[in-house]
Amino acid sequence: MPKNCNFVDKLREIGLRPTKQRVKLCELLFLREKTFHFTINDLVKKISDEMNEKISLATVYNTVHAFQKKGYLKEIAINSDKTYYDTNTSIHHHFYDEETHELIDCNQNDIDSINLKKNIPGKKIKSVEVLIKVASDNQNQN
Amino acid sequence: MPKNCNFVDKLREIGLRPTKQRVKLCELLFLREKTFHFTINDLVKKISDEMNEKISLATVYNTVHAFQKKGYLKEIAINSDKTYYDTNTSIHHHFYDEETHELIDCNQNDIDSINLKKNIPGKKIKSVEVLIKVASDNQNQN
DNA sequence: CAACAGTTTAGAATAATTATAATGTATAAT
DNA sequence: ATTATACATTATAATTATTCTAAACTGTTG
Ligand SMILES: [Mn+2]
Ligand SMILES: [Mn+2]
Ligand SMILES: [Zn+2]
Ligand SMILES: [Zn+2]
Repeated sequence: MPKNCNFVDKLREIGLRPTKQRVKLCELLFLREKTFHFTINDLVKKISDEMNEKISLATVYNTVHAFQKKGYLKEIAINSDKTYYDTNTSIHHHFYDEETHELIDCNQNDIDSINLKKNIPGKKIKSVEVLIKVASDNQNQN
Repeated sequence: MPKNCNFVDKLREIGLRPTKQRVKLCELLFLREKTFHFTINDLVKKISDEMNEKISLATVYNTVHAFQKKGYLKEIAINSDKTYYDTNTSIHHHFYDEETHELIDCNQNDIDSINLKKNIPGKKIKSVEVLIKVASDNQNQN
């Protein structure tokens, strides 16, 4: 979702009614310099803290799912406790800080291209993504 | 956990009492040629289907967690719906079949070594793992 | 054989997510 | 503009995976 765009028009364009909840969420999610990685809870918290809004939990779920379906959010699997979402919907890699539980993008060009020597017969590769877990030196790996 | 080992002795050795539930689970998990990737539910199902046993769900969770803590099982993050476990506890890569939801190991030597050009200041790299999503050609990527 | 700590278990509790169904709103049709 | 309709929001209930609890049970030690 382009940062410099009219969310009302953009939403209509992609077939979603521009409700005030959706526009608010667009502003929160897409009006950013950098990629935003978040959980539903992060989002609900930001809505009440940063903006002074109240959007019901169900709507936050609905909207995130709608944006994901339209290709403007991507689900990132880090662990099974919570679902992480990413405003960077391209195939890319991540650093995951085991201490702060923070995700940081690592783009294709931050890694030498990955060359697979193995493949699965009859199957096509849909994505190749790297997860780099990091922590302070004095940290036992999970 | 070595395939050719006395699980009773082995369990005692690592500080876990060799209960019949734990020994049964060892047989189910570690008496295998190949790496085993599973969810708790897979395991519960196999216990009642393949073996004719009944181990309570709480015990399955307890035991899997105990084995994980001792370093004989590893948690694999694929999606946030279910937790996957792996009898291959080394740092390694995976193919994930989006259709069958099956995990297949891809060892270090199936991939050219990964060279990171980016790093996080003050943080140490704990692991670098690749997830390769695959599907039949006629499949829309998730 | 005690005695004790560790273990299993059914069931309750929790937490994330999804479903439901009533109310509200954007938009299309009149 | 008014009305009709499909789409959205919402509170709340339901579901699902997982963890907790506390009582009964079992392996180990002396
Ligand atoms: Mn977990
Ligand atoms: Mn999911
Ligand atoms: Zn990202
Ligand atoms: Zn594996």
